[in-house]
This record gives sequence, C-alpha cells and structure tokens, in this order.
Amino acid sequence: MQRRITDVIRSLNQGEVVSYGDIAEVAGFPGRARLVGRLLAVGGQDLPWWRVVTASGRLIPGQESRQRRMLADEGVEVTLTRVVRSPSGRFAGQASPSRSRRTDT
DNA sequence: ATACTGACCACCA
DNA sequence: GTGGTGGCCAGTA
Repeated sequence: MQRRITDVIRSLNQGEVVSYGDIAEVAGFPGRARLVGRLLAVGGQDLPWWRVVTASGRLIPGQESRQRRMLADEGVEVTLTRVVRSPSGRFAGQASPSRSRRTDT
C-alpha cells in the first residue's frame, strides 16, 4: 500500500502548492523526490499534478503553460516559469526552500 | 551485469 | 543570479 504518494498529492487543496521533495517526505520517502516526479510523469493524470512544483518554485518543464493556467485559476501567483506565492502550502508567504536536509539531526 | 537518463534536490564556486 | 557535481531510485538499452 505504497499509494501514500498519490494520497498526499490527492490531499492537496486548491491553492496549495508544494514541491516534489515535500510530497516525498510527507509520504514517508524523504529524499525520494525523483520517485514522485516519475510517478506523476507516467500516471499522474488523475492527480492534481499542477499543484506540484520543483523545490525552487519552478513550474514543471514541458507543462509550464498548463500548470501556470491551472494555478492562476486557483488563485496562485505565478510567472511564466515559477510560483511567486500561494494561498496555502509550501510557497505561502515565501518561496525559499529550506536547507534542512543532509546531516542527520 | 554496466551505462545513461530523468516532470529532483542540495551543496559549493 | 548561473553552472558544475554528487546523490537518490527506477526504467530502459
């Protein structure tokens, strides 16, 4: 029952934007951001993939047009290439990826 | 089995 | 801000 990834993505609400790494971490796979990316790349059509961006706030390569439109429609401030701010989620207020990784705590 | 690539991420220069 | 490097996991040749 590893569908945690999809569950997490499905649980995203309107205007909530998070990064691949965040999803992976929340799902219980810290550092497995690429798995999330690949998952969406192949079968994420049933999921709100547009609420997922890179850790830098960049939109998904190749889907920028769609994603920008979807996010803008949900009240998220986005430019041609990245998310500026979202009402909720990781990019609420500031879009600065935390460097809390590496080096065990 | 090795090697390369990818809807990624973080560190360092 | 950009560019290079290492790491991660899975798919494909």
